[in-house]
Amino acid sequence: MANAQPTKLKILDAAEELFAENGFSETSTRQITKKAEVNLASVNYHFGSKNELIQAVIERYLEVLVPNISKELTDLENNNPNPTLEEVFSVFIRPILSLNQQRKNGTSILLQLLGRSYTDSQRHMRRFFLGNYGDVVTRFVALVYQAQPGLSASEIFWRLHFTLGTVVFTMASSGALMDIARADFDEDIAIEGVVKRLIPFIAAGVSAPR
Amino acid sequence: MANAQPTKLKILDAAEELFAENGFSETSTRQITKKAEVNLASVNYHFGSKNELIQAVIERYLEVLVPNISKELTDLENNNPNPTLEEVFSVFIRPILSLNQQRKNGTSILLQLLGRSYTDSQRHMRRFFLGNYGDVVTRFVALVYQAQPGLSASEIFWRLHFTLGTVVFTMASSGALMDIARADFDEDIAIEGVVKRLIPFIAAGVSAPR
DNA sequence: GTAGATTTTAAACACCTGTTTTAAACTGGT
DNA sequence: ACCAGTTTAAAACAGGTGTTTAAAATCTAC
Repeated sequence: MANAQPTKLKILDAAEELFAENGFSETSTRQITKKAEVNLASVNYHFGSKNELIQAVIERYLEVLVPNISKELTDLENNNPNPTLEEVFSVFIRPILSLNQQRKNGTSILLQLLGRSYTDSQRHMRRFFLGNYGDVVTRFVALVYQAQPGLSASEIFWRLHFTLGTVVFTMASSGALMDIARADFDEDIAIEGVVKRLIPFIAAGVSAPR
Repeated sequence: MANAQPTKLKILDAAEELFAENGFSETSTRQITKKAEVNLASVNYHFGSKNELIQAVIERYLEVLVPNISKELTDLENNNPNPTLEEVFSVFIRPILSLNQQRKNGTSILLQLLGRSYTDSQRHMRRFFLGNYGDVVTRFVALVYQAQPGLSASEIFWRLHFTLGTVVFTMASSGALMDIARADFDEDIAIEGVVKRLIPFIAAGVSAPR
């Protein structure tokens, strides 16, 4: 069995960048293989099809992200008997920002991918996500309820989906938004700055009076 | 000049439905003309190109929506010297809901289109929007600032974009969300119910302490 | 060094894309 | 009834798509 990593990795790296920048169907296998400097046929050889490549690109991120979020949830569950909503939402901060350490612009790329895949096919994506990472979702919802016990299950459902929309949409266009903020307000913030502005917004929204 | 409306209208109706359902680049002119039961060449004859058709589909909505929002803003400006944030955001309620009267699922279609066009090409869409409807945006932002004078321009910018994400994402998937709510919580709410839950959420987010 | 499996390569495949062309069919006004 | 002007129609265009093929190159282990 020869070393199969180099080309496979080169394809994943090139594909994720093009997917995030231009979208899935706007990116052709020829663009990917050209950028990766590999042969056209190698996408189908290594991944089977373009669709399986898309899935592989997303899964490569989730495989490292979700366990990290799970660890943060465990920490909170064990060490903080009464976390605030902001503390609950903050479980995402470290895992998301640490993506930037293992891959340049990892945060922004992942969230653009998530945004694209979610608007491209919410149904498929939702099923995949709940199927593979359902327990993390459950534990997170339980913490939200604990921090805001006045909320009914249905209110939590709605407000967390509002939150999902806020995050996915914001992060998917975070690059453009940061550019505008730089131009219009002389405000040179990185992705951390966006996240730090986002958390109070969604915490206030989720805990809004009814 | 002969009556050019029928085919042009049939194309717009078919296109907007396919665009909202499957996305712009996933929808081909052949799908559109087949659904509209017109000749393939008529898209290019009547609109010039597929891109101009996309623009025409979106503009048809905005042309009726934005003037209605503008009227609501005028009402608020004239009759309510100190509106709350919730009252400011409520200027969207009537215009958006009235879309459902002139076109079945009009609300959901428009917001799916907005969501798609915004994530597909934020830059182009933003420029178009500000170029054509910039004064409505300005007046709305002024009312937000008046209701929440503590916020800086940059904070308003960020929080209104968070809000945009919440609204677009929620409305784009409102159909699926209402289905889930019905199945999981025996909660049969219509689009008005979603809007009424949305407003307190975004009002609380925009007025969050910093 | 050679045999066997794995990977890379160039070429072709079958199909779909947006758009253009050219001729035919309509239209309303005189 | 005829004649612009406008709209429709079928066909073709040039180029791009994901995928497959079959041969060449490379690698691994004996």
